[in-house]
This record gives sequence, C-alpha cells and structure tokens, in this order.
Amino acid sequence: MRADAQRNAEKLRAAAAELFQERGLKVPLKEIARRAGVSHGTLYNLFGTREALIDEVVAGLAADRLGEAAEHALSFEEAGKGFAYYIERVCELQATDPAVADVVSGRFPAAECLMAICGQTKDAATRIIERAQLAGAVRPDFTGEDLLLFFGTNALLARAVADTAPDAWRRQVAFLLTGLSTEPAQEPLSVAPLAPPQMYEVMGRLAGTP
Amino acid sequence: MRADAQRNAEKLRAAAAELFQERGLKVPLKEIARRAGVSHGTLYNLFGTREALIDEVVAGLAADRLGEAAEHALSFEEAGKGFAYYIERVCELQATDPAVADVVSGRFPAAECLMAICGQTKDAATRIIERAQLAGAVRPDFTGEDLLLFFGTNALLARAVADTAPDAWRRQVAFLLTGLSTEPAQEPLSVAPLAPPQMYEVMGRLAGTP
DNA sequence: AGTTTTCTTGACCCCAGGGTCAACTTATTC
DNA sequence: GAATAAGTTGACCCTGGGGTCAAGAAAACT
Repeated sequence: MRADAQRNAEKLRAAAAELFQERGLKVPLKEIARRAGVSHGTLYNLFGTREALIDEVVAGLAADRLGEAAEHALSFEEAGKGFAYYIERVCELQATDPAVADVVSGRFPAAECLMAICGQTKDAATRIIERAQLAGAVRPDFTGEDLLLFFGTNALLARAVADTAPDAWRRQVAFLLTGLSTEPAQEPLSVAPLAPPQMYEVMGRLAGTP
Repeated sequence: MRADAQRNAEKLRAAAAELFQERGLKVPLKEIARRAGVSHGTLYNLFGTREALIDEVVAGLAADRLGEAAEHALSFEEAGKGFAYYIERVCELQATDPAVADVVSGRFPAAECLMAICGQTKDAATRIIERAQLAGAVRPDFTGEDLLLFFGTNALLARAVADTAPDAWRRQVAFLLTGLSTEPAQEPLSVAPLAPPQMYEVMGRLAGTP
C-alpha cells in the first residue's frame, strides 16, 4: 500500500470514528469523505463498503465497552445490583454514543463483526439476568430477548432526547427496573420529567427525523 | 367542485386511509395516488399537502378511538385498573394501526389537527394517571410526559414486531405496569418472549428500515 | 352543439444518498 | 530522471422522495 493511501485511510478512519460517534452508523459515506478532506471515491477505494469501515473503526471499541460493562456487572456481590448496573450502564453507553447504540441494536447493514458483538451482548445479558434470577432479585420470566428489545427502544429514545434532555431516558430505565425487581421498593427518580415544550421536540425526533 | 373531482377526492381518501393504516403517515404521496388510480398531480391539486389529507382521513378516527379509550379508562371503579386498561388499550391501538401510532407520537409534519389530538391525549393521560395516583394505585412521580414518551417508543416497537410477533410489545407493557404499580404483584406474562430467529428481524426493523 | 371553465395528466425539476469509472496525479522503483 | 505501478478525483449514473405546471381532456353552462 502506498504511503498516501495509508494516510488517507487514517484520515478516513478518524473522520468516520467522529461521525459515527456523533450521528450513528448511518451517516452518509460522502460526508465522512468530506470531513476527511478526501474524495468519496477514495473511501470506496480503500474500504469498499460501509460495513468494512464500521468493523475497523467502531466494532472494537464497542465490544470493549460492552464487555467491560458485562464483566463489571458480574463482579457485584449482589446479583440484583449487578443486573441494575448493567442495564443502566448499557443505556448510558447508548445515550452517549450513537455508534454503540446502533451496535447494540444489531444488524446495521449486517457487518459480520457487529453481529458477533450483538450475539456476545445477548449472551452476557442472559448470564447477568439468570444470575440475578437465581438470587431471587429479578422476576423469573424476564429474558435476554426482553432486555435486548428494551435496549433497542432505549437507543431510539436516547437519541431523540439527546439534544433536549440528555438524561430523560433514565426515568424509563428506573420504571423498568422497579418493574423487574422482586422487592417492591420504588426509589425516588433522579431526573425530572420533560417539560411540555421539550415534549414537542422529543416526540418529533422520536417519530420523525432519524 | 366538478363531479369527477369529487370522485377522485373520494378515491384518494379511500386509498390514503388504507395506506396510512397499513404503513403509517409517512407513506409516499405518489403511492397513495397510484393506489387511487389517479395521477399524483391530482392529489396535490385536491389536497395540496399531506397534512390536509391526514386531517381529513385519519384525524377524526384516531381522535375517536383515543377518546373512547380515555373515557372507558375513567369509567372503571378502581382507578388503578382504569390506568392499566388505558395504557394497554392505547398500545394496542398503536400496534394494530400505524396511523394511530403516528398520531399519538405527535407532530408528523405538523398537521394542526394532529397536534390538537396529541394535546387531548396528553390531557387525558394526565387525568387518568392522577386519578390512579390519588387512589394510591400508581407511583406518585409518574407523569403524563413519561407516558407519552412510553407511547412514543411503543409505537416504534409495535411496528418493528408487527410482522414477526404482533403481540411482543405486551411484555414490555406488562413490565412497565408492574413497575408503576404500588402493589408488588407480578402477574404472569401472557405472551412468550421472542425466539432468537425472530430477534434478527425485529431488531433490524427497530433500528433499520422505518 | 359550442363555449367556457375546471380538472387531470405526466413530463419535468429538485434534492440526497449510494455507487462506478475513465482520466489524471503521484509515489515508488530501476 | 524516466518508467511504471498505485491511488485519487469528480463527473456521472441510479434510486426514490417531494413538488410544479403547460398542455390536453372533460364536465358544465348557454
């Protein structure tokens, strides 16, 4: 590979990392090329497909962060606490990084690598859930599939509120957690509900401009 | 208005009602015209904007159904039961009719009429919630905004699962309801979780092809 | 039946995104 | 310092959505 090609690839990786993180895995490839200061033809030359770029730029990072979250969740003494930590942490990752959100929601344009991560995430989730259920802390009919589905909707919610009330998703997570807990404790919510003017924006984004 | 124009308007209304109901308020206008057997120019002639068409075709129906749900919810003896009924019923409406789902999620392209419905829905929701809270059946820090946000995500979830497991959203609703209830009762779920092969499809739709 | 008015049509324009490729430029090699 | 291989570019095509409008068709009026 020629030296300038190497440099361009690096610039593209950097631009892609930025944009994926800012706006998710669906950003126009032409825009990535633009930010990298390179023709979009070059992008297609060096990476061929969006998936390849994703694999190189996002997959590793996302896998690491999700892996850490799972590991830490399993290290809790009380399985129930670990369970709650895991859900909150993953949702937080989704909220702060649209790229991770898209990875968790799986199957973008079917990058091999992403599907693998998705599988790992589901396995980890299942392990964490079952551990908490064995400890009697979580209702026994909640499954990994349920959690993934929740992550899927949380990704959309978190993105919709990102510019308006970046923590709004926490309330929904809290409601879910008390719903899943076998102890009836309803801890006070740490975040205020949305004000009516914020609702306009958020609902618009939730249903509108993806 | 000329007789043929009248007929065409009727055909367009019919086609629009069908397509909105099948695929939500964002269906291409050209497709509505096609189904009506009419040029898309005619559609623009007779209705001008998508919003006008929505107002004529969808708004009334949606308002009626949502209104009925709210009314019935308030007619329950036990406020908590009414509350649960309302949430389940609205989610069901969203699941069976993408048009209603879009109405509840508010602000499509800002049809006057839709915003009004959205406001009414929020008011109704608030009333139902407060009644249940007064009866001590629902946690006191849950708000109408929280519920609308939940409806917003449910709309997306219901659409994602529609072709794969049309009742899958019920599990999430059940988790929410037990989380909101002040009684720790966890009733058994009426719907099975998704099987792994179904997850692929659903997660794809949730994040992908809207 | 002829005239006028209203309506319909489909070709046309716009934009944004994905993707390709011949012609050009630049690094590397000898 | 050529010759050659490797890489880059941007004009170009395609798709699918929104939207307009001159010309032609059809209803309504007299």
